[in-house]
Amino acid sequence: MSSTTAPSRPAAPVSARRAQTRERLMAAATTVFAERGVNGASVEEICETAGFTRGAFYSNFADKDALVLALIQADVTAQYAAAEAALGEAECALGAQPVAGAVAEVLDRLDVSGAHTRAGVLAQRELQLHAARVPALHEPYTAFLETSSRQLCVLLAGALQRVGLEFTLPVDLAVEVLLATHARVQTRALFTDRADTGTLQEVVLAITRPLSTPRPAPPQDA
Amino acid sequence: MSSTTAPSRPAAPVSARRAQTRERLMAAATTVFAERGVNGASVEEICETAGFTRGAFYSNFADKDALVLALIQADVTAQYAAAEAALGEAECALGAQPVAGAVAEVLDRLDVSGAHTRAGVLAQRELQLHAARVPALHEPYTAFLETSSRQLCVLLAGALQRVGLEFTLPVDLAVEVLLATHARVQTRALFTDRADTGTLQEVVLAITRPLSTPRPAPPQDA
DNA sequence: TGTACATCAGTGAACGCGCGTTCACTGATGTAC
DNA sequence: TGTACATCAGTGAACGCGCGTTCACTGATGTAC
Repeated sequence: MSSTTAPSRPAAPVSARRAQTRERLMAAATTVFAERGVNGASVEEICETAGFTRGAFYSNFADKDALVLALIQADVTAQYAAAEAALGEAECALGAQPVAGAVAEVLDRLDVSGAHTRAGVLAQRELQLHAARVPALHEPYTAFLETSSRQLCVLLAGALQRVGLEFTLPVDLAVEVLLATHARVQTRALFTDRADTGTLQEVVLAITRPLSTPRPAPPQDA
Repeated sequence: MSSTTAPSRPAAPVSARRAQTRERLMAAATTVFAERGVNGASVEEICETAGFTRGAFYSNFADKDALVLALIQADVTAQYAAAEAALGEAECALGAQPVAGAVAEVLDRLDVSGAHTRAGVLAQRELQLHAARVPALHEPYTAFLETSSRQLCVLLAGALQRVGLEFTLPVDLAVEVLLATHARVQTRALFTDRADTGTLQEVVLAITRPLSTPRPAPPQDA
């Protein structure tokens, strides 16, 4: 584990079997990272967990760094996808349930890849901290954070309005607060393991009010 | 690095020189942990940074785990002390400056031990994640989190009132939101390194309003 | 104040385990005729 | 469909480096007379 950057290969075509092995190794790595941390996890234990030998690992990844990089990229990609999905499904959710619960659900759906489980959260925090230590990963990570914030802005602002509500704060600030609170609730869950479903919903209720202007004026142009 | 728990010794009296060595080793460890992570940091590098040989390390700590434990405990202790101090000084701060800035300053003072620096934040996150992985550390850590939240509740509620303001949310929820936002701002700073001084203050302004009841009725009893 | 000795704090060489990484190999999968 | 061969995917033994930890030691600090 020494290299810091990894130039993207000329894209060799991968067999289905190979892709599956890669995936099993990555899933196993996520589990072991959660338990032992990125640096505390040995290639041996990752392979054992995945049901392979170490040779298989080095047949699929250049080295341990490459695995970590792949995991971070996969994580970011998955979260993008989840944001999209949440954006699609949230419409229904915001109709059927009380608003606070629906918003909480949307936020939960935003962090996928098993971030609902304790191990998932731990693994994600490990990867995030690792990304913070590798300068080359800073830019993609911030880009990801900003994009998902903005997507959530659009989603929530629109959806709330359709239900006849609005934030008592500027939308982007409200989203900032919601994401922050969500993260804090997750962090506390790492230590107490009794789930806190209330706080986030309380915050949603507290920074939300019925629409003051019943229907905003349509845009002038178009 | 193997043991999980460390029974407290019968308290041998330590010389000043010894205490200083211990402190230098711990300070060095914080630096190296920030750079390489808890598991990625070698005893060798910690000692080198502190200007000692490895023998000195094992003369002061049973093993690497003991060092980590000591750092976590020191961190928690320091933060308690900082909360106290913030509580004392904040009174003045809340008089002299615009409120939002003062609150932000109080929050910043809450996380000491160099959490203002990038390395400090990184080290603290590393330690927190490590604590999350060691069950024996869960209870002290939650206790610490809860105590500091409560202290901040008392502090902010009182201080705001004295300035003629109140939160638009229940106090404990407001504190939750502020601490969460503060953490999020710190996290983003790990990736962008251009400081964000505005967000936290905006949130303070957004969830604060002039006192509606000019002077609350004194408690019925006593 | 000066000397003799005891204790303490840190040195640095040594040890051996476990880890990341390599590589010659074998069995499985795919292809050509 | 059956056979011969080529490529691919994963095996598992081997290597050597670096790490955590130990320990016999030395110089510094403190104490008694």
